[in-house]
Amino acid sequence: MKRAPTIHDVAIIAKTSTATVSRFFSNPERVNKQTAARIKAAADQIGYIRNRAAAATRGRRTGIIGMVVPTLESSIFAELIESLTGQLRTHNQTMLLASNNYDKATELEAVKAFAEQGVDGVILIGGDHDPQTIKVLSSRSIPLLCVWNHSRPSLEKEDKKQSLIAGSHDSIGIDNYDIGWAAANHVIAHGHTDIACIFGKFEGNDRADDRAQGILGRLSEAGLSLPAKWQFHSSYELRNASIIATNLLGQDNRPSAIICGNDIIAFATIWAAQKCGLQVPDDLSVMGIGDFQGAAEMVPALTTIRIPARIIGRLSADRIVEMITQDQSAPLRHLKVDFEIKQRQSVA
Amino acid sequence: MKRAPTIHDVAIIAKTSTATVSRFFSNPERVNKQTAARIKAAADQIGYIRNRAAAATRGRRTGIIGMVVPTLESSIFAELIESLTGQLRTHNQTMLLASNNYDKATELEAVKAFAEQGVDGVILIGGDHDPQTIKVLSSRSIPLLCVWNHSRPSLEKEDKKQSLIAGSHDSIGIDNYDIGWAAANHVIAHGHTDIACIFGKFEGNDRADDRAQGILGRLSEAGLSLPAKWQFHSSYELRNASIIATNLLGQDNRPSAIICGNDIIAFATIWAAQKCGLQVPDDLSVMGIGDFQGAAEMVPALTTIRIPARIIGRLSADRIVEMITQDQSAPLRHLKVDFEIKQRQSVA
DNA sequence: TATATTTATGCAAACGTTTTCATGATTTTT
DNA sequence: AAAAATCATGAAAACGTTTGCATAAATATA
Repeated sequence: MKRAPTIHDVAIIAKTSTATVSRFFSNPERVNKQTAARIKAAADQIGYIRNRAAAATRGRRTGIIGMVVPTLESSIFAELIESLTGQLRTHNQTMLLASNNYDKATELEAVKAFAEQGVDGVILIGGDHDPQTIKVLSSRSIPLLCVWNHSRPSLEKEDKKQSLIAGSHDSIGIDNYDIGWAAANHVIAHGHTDIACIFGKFEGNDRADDRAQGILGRLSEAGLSLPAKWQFHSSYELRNASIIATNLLGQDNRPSAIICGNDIIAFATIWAAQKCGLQVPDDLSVMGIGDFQGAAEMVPALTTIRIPARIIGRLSADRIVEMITQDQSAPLRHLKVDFEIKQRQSVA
Repeated sequence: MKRAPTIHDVAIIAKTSTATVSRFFSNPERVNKQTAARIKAAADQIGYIRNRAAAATRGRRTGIIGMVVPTLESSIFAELIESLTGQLRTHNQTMLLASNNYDKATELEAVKAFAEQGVDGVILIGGDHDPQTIKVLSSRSIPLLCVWNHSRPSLEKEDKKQSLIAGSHDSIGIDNYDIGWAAANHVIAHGHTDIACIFGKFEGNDRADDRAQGILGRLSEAGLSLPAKWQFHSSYELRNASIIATNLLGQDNRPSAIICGNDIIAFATIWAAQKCGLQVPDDLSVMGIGDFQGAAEMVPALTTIRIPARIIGRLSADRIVEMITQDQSAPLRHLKVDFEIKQRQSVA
């Protein structure tokens, strides 16, 4: 066969009209039992599969959700995507995926491509986006859901607040300030006073910034200062983090604990310490954030904070279809999900 | 604005017809310079974005490639997907992604969903698929490209050969038999004779099977036997692999080397050894396959075989658009890409 | 039994594009 | 200068659906 069977072919075999066949697929309950059976038989017989592109021209939805993530590597977002796509499938939606390498311009490109494809909704990571991105979506009234971090409207950053209002998008995620605070708190509670930090890079990543603020906040509450030479920024690749950690540990006097912006950095730090012949946690404590793959199994097991990616994924999928199907004028919702400290072996 | 601007709106502002506007977007060279300028201005002014769903109804392609991977976690396929989507973007294509959890039925579901969306082509992992999957695609003449492992037509398995012929799909990837052979060879070359294996699970994964065959092949060439109690199968989660490795190392007499079906299993094995108080590689050598994230940085650094995911991704993207645009009757192509042994610290 | 309601269906218009064909304008060739 | 070839364009049909409207059949109500 060359040509895919159409609704018309089905209608002829089932001895009915295209209208009824169409109804059978979108509102089965509106068609008579017997007719339905004939249609089903006919469709199965010739292997009919609905053409959603055609359906989409006539006002129907495409059933596609577009999502752009900063990166697919390092498994940061893998869990999130996996649970999101899984849950989306229960709603008969599929996902168009792009990665933007922490770059806003690339994100805009991706979102434009999504618009071309007629996605029903878009999910982005974080709350920091190109105004154009927001505009493209809102001018087409394509719902936008920002996940991973909970937007805190109270934050001092003015531009952030603005883009929030302009885009008028929902959010689901964790509060990164709180998470940073909790990480620092955990380390301080273990009696450390000589604490260094390796933050994640800020650009294109408001999460890292919020976390840093939280960490610094808790530190200053405790009256602890963070010397400049114990303050680093790393990208999210192991190789880069390794270099920075090695650098830090090579200094004359070492901190007794290092707080890392995420688990990738924490992994690199632990390995760097091991290469320097240091025992973790005896000679050095390491605190992570994220609970990535391997954190629980490695030796020593990494003390970190679990970001509930699967839960965020599931909630996000449910929420975005809700946004798609519901009345446009529904109120914004910002859902904050809880995190959990995973006390393991790397902090003592 | 509620309604997205259409080609019609652009035509009116640019004082031309929809036909010309359409031509401007698909064949810019066929429209007069001045007219083109007017159209561009008009399009920019109202923020026109092409509606590909509508375009698709009239024979045009959707510009979507569908891909299904076994899993997104454990970063096995993250590199592949990342480079694939990146390269696809240069061809103005986007990617619809699904994961099937190593299950053929789920894969079929995903492919059906892809067909609904009118994807231009499909990329699947490996060569082992539900015949229905192949049929859905071929009956719509949607090109199928199987990546990651090179299909070896010479393989004894009859059903595999059949599905290959029936689906008549191209493939790009590595030869897993060779890779298994090389892994075993590397360990044997280091003088080991007491060798254990933790293979990956076979179901829904012809790669693991081929690798195992390669490993066993080299072992028997060397006249070495693999006792049943040193032969395990693990799923692709760290937790599961940990349990199995611990189990293996708890036996009365230990092997001097363990060959692992992939790096996840190798990570788990090294950590399990460390928990048992064993030194790697002094007390135990561990060989991985894959060169996943962290393999180079961990302590001890993992000796493994690099699967060139980025290269496969790039080649696959180029090939699938070639398949889409080219004459249908072009001959099948099976491209084999090379792997590389990464000699590091875990084998001695 | 007559009337009102509900249920099931088909006809035909609409969706936003692409593309074939025809036509007139321009350029090239003879 | 005429004929031929090329270029640029618009009108209208087509793509495979969904859906508003109308109608017929079946059921419920009076």
